[in-house]
Amino acid sequence: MTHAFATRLSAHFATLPVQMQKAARWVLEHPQDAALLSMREQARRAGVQPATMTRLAQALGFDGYDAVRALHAQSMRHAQQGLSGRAEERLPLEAGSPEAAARAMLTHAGEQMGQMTRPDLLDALAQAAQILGQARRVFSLGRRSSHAVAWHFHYALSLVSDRAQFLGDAAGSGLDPLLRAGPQDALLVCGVAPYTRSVVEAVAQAHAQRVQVVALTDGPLSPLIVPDAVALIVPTHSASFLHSMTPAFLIAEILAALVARADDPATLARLDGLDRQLAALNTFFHDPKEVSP
Amino acid sequence: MTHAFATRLSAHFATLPVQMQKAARWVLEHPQDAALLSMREQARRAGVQPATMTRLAQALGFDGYDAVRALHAQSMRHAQQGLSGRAEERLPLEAGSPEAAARAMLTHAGEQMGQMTRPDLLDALAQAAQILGQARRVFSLGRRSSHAVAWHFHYALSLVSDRAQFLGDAAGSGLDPLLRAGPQDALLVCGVAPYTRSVVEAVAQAHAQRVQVVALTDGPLSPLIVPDAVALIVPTHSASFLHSMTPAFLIAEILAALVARADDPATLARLDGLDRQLAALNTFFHDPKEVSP
DNA sequence: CATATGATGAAACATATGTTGCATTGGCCC
DNA sequence: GGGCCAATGCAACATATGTTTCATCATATG
Repeated sequence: MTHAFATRLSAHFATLPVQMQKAARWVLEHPQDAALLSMREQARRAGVQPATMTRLAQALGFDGYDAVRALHAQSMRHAQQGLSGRAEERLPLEAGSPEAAARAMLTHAGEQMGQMTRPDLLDALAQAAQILGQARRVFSLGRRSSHAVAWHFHYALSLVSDRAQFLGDAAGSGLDPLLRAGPQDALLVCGVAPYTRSVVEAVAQAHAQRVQVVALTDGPLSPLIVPDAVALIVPTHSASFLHSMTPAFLIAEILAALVARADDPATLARLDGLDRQLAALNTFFHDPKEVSP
Repeated sequence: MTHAFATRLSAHFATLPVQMQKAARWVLEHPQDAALLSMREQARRAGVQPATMTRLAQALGFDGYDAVRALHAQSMRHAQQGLSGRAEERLPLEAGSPEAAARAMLTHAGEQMGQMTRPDLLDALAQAAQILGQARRVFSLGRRSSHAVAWHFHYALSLVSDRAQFLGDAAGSGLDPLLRAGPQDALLVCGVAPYTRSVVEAVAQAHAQRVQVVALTDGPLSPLIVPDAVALIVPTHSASFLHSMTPAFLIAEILAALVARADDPATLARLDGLDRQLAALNTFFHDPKEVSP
């Protein structure tokens, strides 16, 4: 979607008059219509005068609105034939170029996503969601490359529940809350090889205290999978130098959503509305006044 | 193409006059042009009189040629969102079982990955990698749902370079390093709607100090995209209550890999070997002794 | 408060569009 | 070959389109 139009727009948007912003916003949200409909029809749907569309195009440095439409048309063409498969010819990339590498990693990630609809993973997810949903407190733990995953899960859960508690490493005492945990509590731990020792030990400790463990990890033989733990096993193989944590991240996100869903539908709906309202308000304004604190 | 056009055409084609057949054949072979171009332009390209196009449409039972074009336009819309396009409309929001919900979210994520092979994103990635690779210092910044993304990028980069510096919020002074930054430095900032005010302000500040900015965000109008910034725009639509950060996470991971690759191949190779050795050693042992500190 | 600057809406404009009427052509049957 | 009819090309038409102009309005500046 981000062709020259969006680029030029983002450079000028803040300084644009209100009506043009309105028009621009509509165009951004309806790239297909921008390609297929007449300018006047677009103006009608955007709730704007026809002249405004022309002025917008000119303000962005285009000859006229036809140029804008042509741009969207071209983009639509590319998008369609890009998806249908024979897109290789129009990207003559050198092997080893950054673009080629990026493309390879993206493709690889896409394939990994596809592999993750395994039934056992879905089962494990549902099981984990139930455990975490019923727990009195939900601890999250992850270090190094797994830190972001665990933290994100914690953050998502904390939006809808005050049962979430993150086990950081602040002043070396981050794991202390675990000492007071018991069978009513649950621990989501994320870790991949090479496993961080403190994490492995913490999980063992948790297990010893009969804390329910959900392990988001990279293989069935991971040391994080203690007896009775629910294991969420994700691929980590990557084309780059470090393991890909994206699959784990996705699973964490999904798990948080599942837990939240079961947690309190009312809270959830409210948060949903609020969030999207804020988003709608803020997305298209550069004015710092319009952002959330 | 399965529209009504082809159907009606095949029924009448044999009995059609030569000129109309010529026109019809062209339309069949250029469905995209049939949707995007004006009738007269299509007639021109097909080597046919404008009137012939109208007559063809009428001969097939359409009101006029606009109907034919509308048909192709609709088909093009569907094709684009059907293959792997904007999946927003058909999100199975509240699927019944957790398994179904999980599956829906996984599928959705997979489609999003597919969307991200857009040429402009690849370009932006390469551009961003170059900027970050040449910078004296690389700051990373992200709050709330974007925190994990920014942090993960920082962590990955810190594995291969000591130029990485994370702008946390420790004691309210996390942003201070930015005050001493300049044109030689670069900032990777991640943020999605609703944008956190302090982040927006920090980016503005960075830009004022001519720090090179790479913005990983959710739309071309994001306030994080300051002039001269490289914009990495990722989808954030999600089937769950909170925006999906997985695409952003993946891009961050890829970007880190690209930067690292350009940074120092030797260091990279060494780290790679070490990492995999450790992994091989540890993956299959539960013994805590075998894990890294 | 007066003024100037720019945004906005309405209308006018030239042009391109989709369509239709009409003349010409070309082929076919008697 | 003559007469007929569909097919084709051309031109005119009404309309819609993209653009520009101008008057009005809001707002900021002095």
